[in-house]
Amino acid sequence: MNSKNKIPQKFYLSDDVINTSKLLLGKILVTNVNNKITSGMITEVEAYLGINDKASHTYNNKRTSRTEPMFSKGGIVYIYLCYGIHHLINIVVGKRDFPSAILIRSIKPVDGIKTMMERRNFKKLTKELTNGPGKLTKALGITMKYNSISLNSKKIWIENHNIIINKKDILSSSRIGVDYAGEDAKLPYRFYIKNNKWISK
DNA sequence: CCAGGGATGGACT
DNA sequence: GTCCATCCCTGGT
Repeated sequence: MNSKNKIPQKFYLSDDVINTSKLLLGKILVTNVNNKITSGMITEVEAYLGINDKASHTYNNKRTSRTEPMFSKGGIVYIYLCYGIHHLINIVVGKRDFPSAILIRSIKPVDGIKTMMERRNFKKLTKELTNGPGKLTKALGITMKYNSISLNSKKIWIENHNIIINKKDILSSSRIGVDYAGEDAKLPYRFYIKNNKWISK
C-alpha cells in the first residue's frame, strides 16, 4: 500500500492495447471508498480495440455520452452498467480519440478483504468474491460515481508490486459474452494468468 | 418519453 | 455442468 508504487500515467498512453492488457496482469487495482482501502491483483482482462472492433462500445466510431470516456486520453476508468445491475470497470488506454479500453474481469483479493466480504455479504472467503467483472466492482465499492475518474486520483489507482508474470504464464482466449460481435467474437483478446484460481468461469 | 438491450451472476441439478 | 431473471440506462423519438 505504498503510493510510490503507483503506475505512472504514461503507462496508459501506449496504443499497443494488447501489450498493455498483458502488462496489467499481476498489477494491483486499489480503491479508497470512504477511507476504506480495498485492493486486488489483476488476474484476468479483456482488450476492446478502437472503432473497428465489433465487440467494443465504440465500434464504428460510436460516440455518445456513454462512450465518451473511452475517447479520452488513457489513464481514466470507464464504468458502465450491465444488465441493469452490474458495474463493469475498464481501464481507458491510448491517445485521445483512440477509443480503446481494457475490461478488468477478475482479481485476487489483497487488502481490505474483510471490507470486500461485507460488501458482498460473504461469510467465507472463496474465489466467488472477486472472480467476475461484476463481482469485483461490488467488492471494491465501484459504482457509476467512479466513471471517468483518473487513475492518478485518490479514489482509484493501480500499483506495481513487482509481481512478474512470465510470458509463458499468460494464456489467451476469445472474449466472454460478446457473441453479438460476429467474427470479432473469436478474437483472442482475453488474457489471464495460467493456473490462477481467481479467474471467472 | 419509453422500448430495447445487455463486456453477468447466482441458483440449481 | 445448465438455465434464466435481471432492471437501470441509453439513445432515438
